[in-house]
Amino acid sequence: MIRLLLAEDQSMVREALAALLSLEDDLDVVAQAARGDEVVPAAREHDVDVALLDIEMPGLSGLDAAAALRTACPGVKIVILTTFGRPGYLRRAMESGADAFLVKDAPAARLAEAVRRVLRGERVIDPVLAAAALADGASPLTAREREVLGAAADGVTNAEIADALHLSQGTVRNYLSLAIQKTGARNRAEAVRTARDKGWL
Amino acid sequence: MIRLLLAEDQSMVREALAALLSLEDDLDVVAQAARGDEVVPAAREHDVDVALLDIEMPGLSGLDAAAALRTACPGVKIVILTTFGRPGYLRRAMESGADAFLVKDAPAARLAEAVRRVLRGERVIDPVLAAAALADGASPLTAREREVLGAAADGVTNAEIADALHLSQGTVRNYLSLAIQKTGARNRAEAVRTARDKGWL
DNA sequence: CCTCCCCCATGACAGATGTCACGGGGGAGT
DNA sequence: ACTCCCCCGTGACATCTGTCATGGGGGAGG
Repeated sequence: MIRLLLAEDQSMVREALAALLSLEDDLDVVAQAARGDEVVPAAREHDVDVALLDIEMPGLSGLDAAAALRTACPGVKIVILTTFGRPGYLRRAMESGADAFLVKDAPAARLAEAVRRVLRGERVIDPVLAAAALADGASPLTAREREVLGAAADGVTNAEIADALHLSQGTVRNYLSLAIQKTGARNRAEAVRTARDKGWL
Repeated sequence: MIRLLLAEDQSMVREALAALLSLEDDLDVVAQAARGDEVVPAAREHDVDVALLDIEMPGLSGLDAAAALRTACPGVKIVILTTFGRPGYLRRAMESGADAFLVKDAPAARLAEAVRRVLRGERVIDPVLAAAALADGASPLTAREREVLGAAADGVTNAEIADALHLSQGTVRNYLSLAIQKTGARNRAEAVRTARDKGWL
């Protein structure tokens, strides 16, 4: 019997996935978590074989939870389950030591299949996403550029960014200009969007 | 036996919810839809009693699908199921003729309970959300203002909005200026954000 | 040592954005 | 008929944003 940990913040979705997985004869959901920081304690307590982690969770993101779990419980296999198939998410998931990466758009049968495959030592990754992740390459943004771009979301003004990061407004504009060029965007808003999509933030 | 239609774009979530609902003895998921525009045809074909509709769907939003279903099949009860508990969503759901409004954060048991209650003629609404919806009041935006503001997301330029809506750039700026004032924002980006939060888009 | 890159800043400039005043046209309600 | 309100447009203006040139300081590596 395969022992599963299921981490997902929306309880309706979490319980629904638990119901789905329980239909499989060889799977058993022995622990659930609604927050990222509950993952490691729950895994320790219930001695799980595989952890299914959503990315968007309060407390700690699924990616950070994966990294923490990898060091705390090296034997536990990790399956990342996410709404957004962003190449950067995939890259960071692999860097965090995940064994599988699934998007919620995929048919439900893939889930149980992925659990069994990671236990056989395989890695499960959507080939289309893998190609996109490799094609995008690593982030071209420097640390400061990323910081400034990240602070530029949702109509925050230059003066506010400058104030928050203790920079002059001119410097903020320079960094934003560079970030816009590197992302191939025409605005700060577009730059934020594509940087997020590629996982550069 | 209660016959259900389940509309949700993420197939893993959709199938998981179907598995969850099938655990109930008196419920039967007889139809599924992955797009908003599949809802009415599916409801017609399978003679359903209750439709569970996600809001964020391609093709047609769950709210628009609810309105279409209300006129096409007046006897079908409608349950809106959504990730975001925005007051404006609730208001528009009620205006579209929904019988219940649930957020995915709620425990899974609420779902089956809501289905049975709407069939008894009851309405199912989170009281906290209802209060927030009433407190916010109706949208102060006119139709055009809403349209222009909606097109202004993610760094779209004035010229592009004007082109898409067949307006002059000056008119676009005027509408955006009004929308910014009415939302209490300082930018188009902030205006889009708060309008979305309040469900005015 | 020299070179490269990153960090931070300033100044100048073009273009985009936000605000205001003003006007014409049309529908709805009184 | 009169009054609102919405629609759409123009012109003018101040401010914000994005780009470019330029330069000083500092760490890493050949």
